[in-house]
Order: sequence, then structure tokens, then C-alpha cells
Amino acid sequence: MREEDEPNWFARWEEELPTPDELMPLSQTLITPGLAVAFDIPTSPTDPLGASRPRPTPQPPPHLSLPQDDTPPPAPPAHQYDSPELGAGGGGSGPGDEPARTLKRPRLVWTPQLHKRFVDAVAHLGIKNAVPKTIMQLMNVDGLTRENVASHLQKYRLYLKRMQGLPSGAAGAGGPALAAADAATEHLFASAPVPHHFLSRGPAVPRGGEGTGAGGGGVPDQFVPFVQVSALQHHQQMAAAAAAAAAQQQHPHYYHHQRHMGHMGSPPGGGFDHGYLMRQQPAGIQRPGGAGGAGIVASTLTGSYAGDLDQGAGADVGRRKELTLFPTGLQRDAVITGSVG
DNA sequence: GGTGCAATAT
DNA sequence: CATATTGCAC
Repeated sequence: MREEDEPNWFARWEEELPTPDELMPLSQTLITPGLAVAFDIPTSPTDPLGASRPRPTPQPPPHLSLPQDDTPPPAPPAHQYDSPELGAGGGGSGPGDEPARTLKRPRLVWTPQLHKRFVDAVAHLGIKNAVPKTIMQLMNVDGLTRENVASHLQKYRLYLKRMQGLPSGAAGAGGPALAAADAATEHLFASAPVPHHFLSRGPAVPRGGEGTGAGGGGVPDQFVPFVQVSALQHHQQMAAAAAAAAAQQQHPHYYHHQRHMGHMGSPPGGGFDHGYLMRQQPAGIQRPGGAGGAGIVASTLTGSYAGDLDQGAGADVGRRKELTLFPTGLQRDAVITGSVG
């Protein structure tokens, strides 16, 4: 007599889920469990974390474990996991007495997937609204701070600038000083498709007669760059989503991001396929075993939005700790290769 | 307070 | 090297 308890919300819960394949619980603790507790900061404006974790935060497997569909606890109840250990100092006393405030978060590792999410957010927000705060909110990744986004955005802009400057490898005339500076960013940014409207030509670009084309994209300032005809439908959703996100800046948790945008990466004249992790493994997940050179290879990312992000554990890299976020979709499609060499 | 950007730090 | 942090102007 418990099967028919309250099928109402319960049933709806399942209905809400597209498919276990596409949707996974998003809210994970970004910071290490222990850190979270130690932190337990008074809800910073930039820190949506906190005790209110609506999402069940499934087992935080430090290693790659399949999400499995073992009935996600439908209960919205607070499902927080305490930190079993973490240098709380010998007593393990409650948080608060320790100067946790001085602790630093691990560096965020921008994986291709995370960056993809970033780009999508920016793309759908439009250049105008693509400011750190908004982007951060739309991305809806727990623990992601405005600073994280701002820093990344800054680099991303430089990257775009560089792209515009070098249409096809022209060199020399222009700003040589710029190229060298941000050359490093290429790797990451190259993993994600750059929406065409992002590459707005300079306002003073030498152009012939472009006046007719309203959507041509000559005016980066005033025009709505990103609305393309075919994108309208989606844009509606996006606008709504953006509005929602903007409206409820206070409770980002209940907002589920939208992940139906996977087509904006098609440049006119042919899309280029991008293989994400074929070139490098994000720090933190490489060599699970460390023996024989086993690695993680994504067989197919389908190109569309995989799913929500799952969090990897902070990995200790040398002397600093890095935080790695990766999509759960990856896990499903991920294949552990036996050996590479 | 938020943003953008350059410089600087880790 | 990739991010983070800072300083400054808007």
C-alpha cells in the first residue's frame, strides 16, 4: 500500500524527465564535499550552492561511474551529503569555527563540454546580454562564479577578435602584438563551434553594398545579431529561458537549463565537425588506472547537447587542485579504451 | 554593484 | 600554460 501513495507529483516527476538518457540531475556540488561544508558560506551572491540543494546530488563518485537510472530520489528533500573527511583539523568540529573563509576554490577546468555550454549560453543570449552574470546564470552550473565566466569571457573575446583578424591565415598587416598574446587559447576554443554571428566584422569593415541585408550582420552594436530566421522558434524558447533566468536570479536551482541547441554551430557553407576530446584529455580524468595508458574516449557526442553537467572530483594536479566538470552524457558514451599503445 | 580590459599573479 | 586576481575606467 505504498505504491499508490501520491502518484500525482511523483508521476509528474517522471514525466518531466525527457529520458534518463538525455537528462541527468544537474546540481552537483562543485566544490569538494568537504570544502562545501567547510565553506558553507552564507550564500554568496555568486555562490548558488548552499544547503538548498534541490537536486539529489547523487553519489559523488570520484571515479567515472555510470549514472545509471536507479530511481533518482524523487523526494526533493534535502539530500546533502556530509563530508566524511577532509582536513577539518583534528576535531572534526562543525564548520564555522575554522577559518574556512580563507580557503580557495580549486581552479576551474574549462573542458570542451563546459566551454560548449558557455558558447551556447552566449550565443543564445545574444552578444548584448552576454555578460558574465547572465551567462553564469544561464549556464546554471553550480559553483561557477561570475569571475570564472568573466575571465573566460575575456579570453574568448580575444579569441574571436583574432579570428576576425585572420580570415584565413593572413599575416602581417594588423596587430601582430595581439596574436602572440592569446595564441594559447586556441586549443580550448577550437573545440567549440563559433556561431557565425559572433564574428561580427569590425564596424569599419570595408564592405560593398550590404545595406539590404538586415540580417547581414554589419552592425554589431545596435542590431540583434543573433536572430536568424530559422532560429526564431528556438529563440522564443531561449528568450523565455533567458527571461526566466533573469527573473529569478535568486533561485537558479529550480531552473532547468535548456539543451536543445545544437545547430547554431553550422557555418554557412558547410559545417565543420569537431571532435572534442580526440586531442586531449582534460586534466583530472586522464589515466584512470595510470597503467598502460588507458584513456577516456568519447565515441559519439552526437553533436547535440548531451545533457547536464556532472561534476568530476577535484584532482590534485601537482600542487593545485583543479575542478573538472564534465557532462553526464559523456559518461554514457564514454568508452574506456583498453590500451593505446 | 557590474562590466570590460590590461596587467599581473599563481 | 591556464586561470585567477587585481586595478582602473566607464
